[in-house]
Amino acid sequence: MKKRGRQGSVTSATAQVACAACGLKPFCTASPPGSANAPCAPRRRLRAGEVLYAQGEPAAALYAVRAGFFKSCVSAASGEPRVVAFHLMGDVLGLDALGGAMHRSTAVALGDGEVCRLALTEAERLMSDHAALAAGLRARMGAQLADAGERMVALCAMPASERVAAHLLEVSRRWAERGYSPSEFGLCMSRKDTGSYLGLTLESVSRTLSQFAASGWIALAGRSVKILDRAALEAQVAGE
Amino acid sequence: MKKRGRQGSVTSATAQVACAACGLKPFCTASPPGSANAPCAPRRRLRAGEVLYAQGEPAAALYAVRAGFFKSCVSAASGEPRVVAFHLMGDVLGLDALGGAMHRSTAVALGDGEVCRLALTEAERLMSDHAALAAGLRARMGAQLADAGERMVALCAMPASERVAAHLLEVSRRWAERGYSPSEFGLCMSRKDTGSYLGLTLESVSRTLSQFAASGWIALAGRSVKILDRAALEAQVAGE
DNA sequence: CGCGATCTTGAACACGGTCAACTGACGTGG
DNA sequence: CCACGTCAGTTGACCGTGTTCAAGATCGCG
Repeated sequence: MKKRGRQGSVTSATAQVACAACGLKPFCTASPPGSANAPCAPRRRLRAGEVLYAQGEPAAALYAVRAGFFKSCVSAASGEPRVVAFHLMGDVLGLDALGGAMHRSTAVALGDGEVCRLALTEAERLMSDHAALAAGLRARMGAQLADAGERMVALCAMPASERVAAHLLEVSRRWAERGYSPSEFGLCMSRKDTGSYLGLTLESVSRTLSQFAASGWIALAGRSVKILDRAALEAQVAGE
Repeated sequence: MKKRGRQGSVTSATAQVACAACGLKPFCTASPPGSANAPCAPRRRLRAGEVLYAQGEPAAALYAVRAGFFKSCVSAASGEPRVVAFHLMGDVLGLDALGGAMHRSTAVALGDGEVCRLALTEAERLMSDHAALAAGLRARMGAQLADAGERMVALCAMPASERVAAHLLEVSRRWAERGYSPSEFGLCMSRKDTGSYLGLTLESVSRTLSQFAASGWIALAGRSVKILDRAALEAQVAGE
């Protein structure tokens, strides 16, 4: 569970860019009011499969992904846990706990990864001092809220092929935002997780991906994907 | 489109309790720093079907529902608009626009209604003065974020009967929270809207409701529902 | 009274889930 | 070193659920 061969090229060597686009950067630089160049707060390394926080746990901090790939799950009463989001470096985890006292989802590392931790007490203190920080976090939450709404639409009432195509393009976009190739990247997640996220079974995901490959839209080798015909995927999302 | 007969009994005579449980109340009472009992900011009455704000419009305010019933829709590229949320009085609309400059959903009145308006500039000003207001709004957004995640799970991968049962119980709970009967209430929305919200066709919704009625779980007359066997519905949600 | 919107009900079909067999990669232990 | 178990992924056949298409029912309103 330590070597990941082909996929390694994508998830390694990522640490140095993380801070530039990090969601918690404003907090980080404002943190010690005197020394502006102090590094980010305590970091934590996680092995593949390790949980960062679990649903129901008291919430004590926000986390920014420095390296690696994470998923957020919620387990409904009586039922398999479902994946509700994936997180790449720069993303902020734990926002859904801001209101209540507990985490309402479980965050798990999909590969070896590292996060920066910002204690909630510290976050609250900083925000009451610097209104701009509070506004920034609100903006991030608002965007996440809007995204969630749009994802509901996208995922709940689209045929399997459109969901998978949409997911491929979303992952592509998010890698591109971070400076990686938009056409050749690693999915970093199992077919099972993908299915859970998209509301499909792993068989349907596998079948659909194979079919895309057979049509020449993509080339796939395990979890690494190469987009050959982006226009076809976009047409698929729009419903042919 | 002005009279709604049977349903009127539920949606009328609601104004007087709205302020007590209103999501914007803290802003409202903090608004004029001197006169604490000043009423809520400008109000706006809407007729059934009227849009409060539309997707893509520049966002200028938050709104609290004073009376009536609203829906939030997002229209995906090339596709019917989909309902992503329903709002009863006390709920806050427009939070998804806090980050960006535009509304990312469309809010429509399902019956005649009234909202209180809080300009974003005013909201920002109040929050930078009163950190507690900012924290309160963050809490509300965090909760909404967590709810969205859980709803994704609930709605995307449950059979039709479970979705409809869950929806009935949710509407019941929300009426009850506001002091109305949890067992006899109005749905206030068309079958089409319900289906859009649940990711089903209106036929499936209608069929499922009829089946619940035939089983004796509920009695239904158009859009008004009487819950006869709550335990059966709850069992349905849990998957029998 | 008849028109339109909303809702109900029925029948046939297709999509995706379930079950099952098979493959290949990886790690362990005989 | 190879046999073995495990785990992720692929592929096939069957079947149930919900969609689609279509007809009819009900209600409000001109």
